[in-house]
Amino acid sequence: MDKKEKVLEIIKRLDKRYPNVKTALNFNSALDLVVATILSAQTTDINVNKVTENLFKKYQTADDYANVSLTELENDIKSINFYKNKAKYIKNLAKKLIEEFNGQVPKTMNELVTLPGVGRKTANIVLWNVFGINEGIAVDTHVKRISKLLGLTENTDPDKIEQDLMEITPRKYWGKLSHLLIMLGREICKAKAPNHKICPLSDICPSSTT
DNA sequence: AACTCGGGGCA
DNA sequence: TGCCCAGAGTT
Repeated sequence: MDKKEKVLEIIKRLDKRYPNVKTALNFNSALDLVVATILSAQTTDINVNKVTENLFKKYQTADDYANVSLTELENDIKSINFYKNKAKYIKNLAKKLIEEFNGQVPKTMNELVTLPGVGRKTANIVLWNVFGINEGIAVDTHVKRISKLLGLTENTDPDKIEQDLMEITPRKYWGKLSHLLIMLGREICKAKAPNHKICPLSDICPSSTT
């Protein structure tokens, strides 16, 4: 089974395990998801969803974020890690949306990654979950780890991993694949204790002994 | 390529 | 108490 066949088999099995997979971050708009994804860096989606439940009621437009003081925004996300950095990102991002994008979240990778705090991972999450666009593959720590375990890539640089995955995966599955791997990473293929016994991929996984 | 930001959850 | 966690920017 070459890598292209392997990816299709992985998608087929995980799709059955996680039907209609999508981000676990709660959002009502593109702006919500941009903010939620920035907040999610190096933390858990559970922590983020706790904060955004109230945050998204208070801040509904780019203007809402731009018009509040940095200290107040920091306070509103204080339970999140790196909250000072993230508050700065969000405020600068809101300004840029207003100045250059008419207050709206852009729909292309090239534009999204110019926003403060938004890298390819965040951009891919937003593009796929909000607009249904497959422009790349979101590579987070889960995707990074599992892609190597499965032998789909040998690289460690997220951008190279994304390139590798894009080459062996049909474009229509780009967004879905990353989310399937993220779900697998959260529930089964955990960083510390991968549970091979309940993993639907154990028989085709080089890292499983079973 | 390595370093920094960092509070909350859970064992 | 100690360790880990849906990244991105800077040096």
